[in-house]
Amino acid sequence: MLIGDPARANILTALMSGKALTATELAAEAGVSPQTASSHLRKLEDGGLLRQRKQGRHRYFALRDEAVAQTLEALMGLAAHRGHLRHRTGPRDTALRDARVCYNHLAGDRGVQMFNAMRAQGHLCLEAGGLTLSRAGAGFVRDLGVDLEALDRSRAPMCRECLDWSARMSHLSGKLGRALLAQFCDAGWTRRQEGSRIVTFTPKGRAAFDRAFPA
Amino acid sequence: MLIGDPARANILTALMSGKALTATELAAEAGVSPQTASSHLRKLEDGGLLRQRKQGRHRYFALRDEAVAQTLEALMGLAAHRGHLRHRTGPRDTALRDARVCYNHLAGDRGVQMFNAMRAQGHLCLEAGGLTLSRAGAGFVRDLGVDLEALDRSRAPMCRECLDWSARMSHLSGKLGRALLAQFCDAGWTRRQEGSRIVTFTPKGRAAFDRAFPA
DNA sequence: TTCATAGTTCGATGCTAGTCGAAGTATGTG
DNA sequence: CACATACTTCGACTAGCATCGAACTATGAA
Repeated sequence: MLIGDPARANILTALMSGKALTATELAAEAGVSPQTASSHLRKLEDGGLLRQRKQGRHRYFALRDEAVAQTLEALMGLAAHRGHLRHRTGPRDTALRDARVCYNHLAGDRGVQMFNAMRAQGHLCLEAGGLTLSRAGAGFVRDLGVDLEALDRSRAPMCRECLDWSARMSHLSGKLGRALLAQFCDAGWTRRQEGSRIVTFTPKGRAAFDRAFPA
Repeated sequence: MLIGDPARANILTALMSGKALTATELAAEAGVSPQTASSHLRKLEDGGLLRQRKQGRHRYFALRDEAVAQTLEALMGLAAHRGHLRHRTGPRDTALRDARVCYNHLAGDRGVQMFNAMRAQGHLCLEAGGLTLSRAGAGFVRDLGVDLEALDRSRAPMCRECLDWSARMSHLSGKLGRALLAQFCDAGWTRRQEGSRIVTFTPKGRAAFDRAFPA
């Protein structure tokens, strides 16, 4: 079966953290060459254990669902040898990991925080194949100062899910993600560091952000 | 890993009935020669999946414990869900889905029905990381004829959640799950089919079961 | 004792499948 | 544009392992 091979076992173990990892990272993790890992990853995906997400030139792999994770957990329990510690992924620079610009929207831990809060509060809804702004969500972003009518004029997608490469969770992109970051800057919540992608929060901005998007 | 090989998978599947089988029987079940089976059985025992009991010139093999059975059940669930398991259609399959023995407790739709009813009636409580029998539940199972004091004497866990591969929901295992199935048989509610995992209900048993565990 | 059955170990064989080098595609960067 | 990076496919090599025949041990029956 699929789980038997040591390389695949390593890959699955690495993914037990719940994070999505790239093919190259998984190859290093499993101790095999990229092309070998590629072959394993395809088999695991065909076997229904993984799901894959393409983003730019990266391919992020994650366990397909909770049932797979649970079953693997049980298997790990049986196998006496426990998985070794995962090395930390993402940039060493903690500031970059905290908040940065991704194209032109907010990414990093703060981006993920915003995304999760908006989902939890019902402002963003994940419907069949697409992320949409709810009626309540429209009022919410208007209150934050976003000119929603201006956004409606362009045809570009309003909300998009973007996989965060440091947090390995989703954050918000699309027109709305872009407009929100612009609004944060206009309102003095955040400041861009020159010549870098780092976004720093002012003390007031940080407090206001946490109020609007409770973790 | 050990479970991967088809011959070994057949052996383990055969042992899911909870019965102990001899090496020769398992060879026939797996469709391999006795010497091949012997080699597999040794590996499975070394791997901690089986336990062996010598009796006369026979060697009886069984799954080592309930944890192994549960994990295998979960694995079969994944495989079945992804369609990688031989799909047997016909009455045998539906009977197996309805009620079967999982190691030594009741699984299938009826197992799930029992589990849900006991949760709904407050007989089973899901507390921090563990399933427990409530005070009311203790009275309930005593009324059904279970000798709870005898069960208390052993150290094995009383209640365990076991993921059902056909229903994809939980059913009850552990000492209590085992004792309940035994009680159903003693009371004439159910009957085991020889050489299979199917559990059939007598008409009276079915009615009594539905009264005790309303869907 | 002899015969039969249950199960094992040993050794040879053959095939599966994991592995990586080389080359190809796709995407981002300067 | 050229160049770098991420990842894939193709093909050949090879290690590992499942398989079974033959021979061995152990228990039981006559």
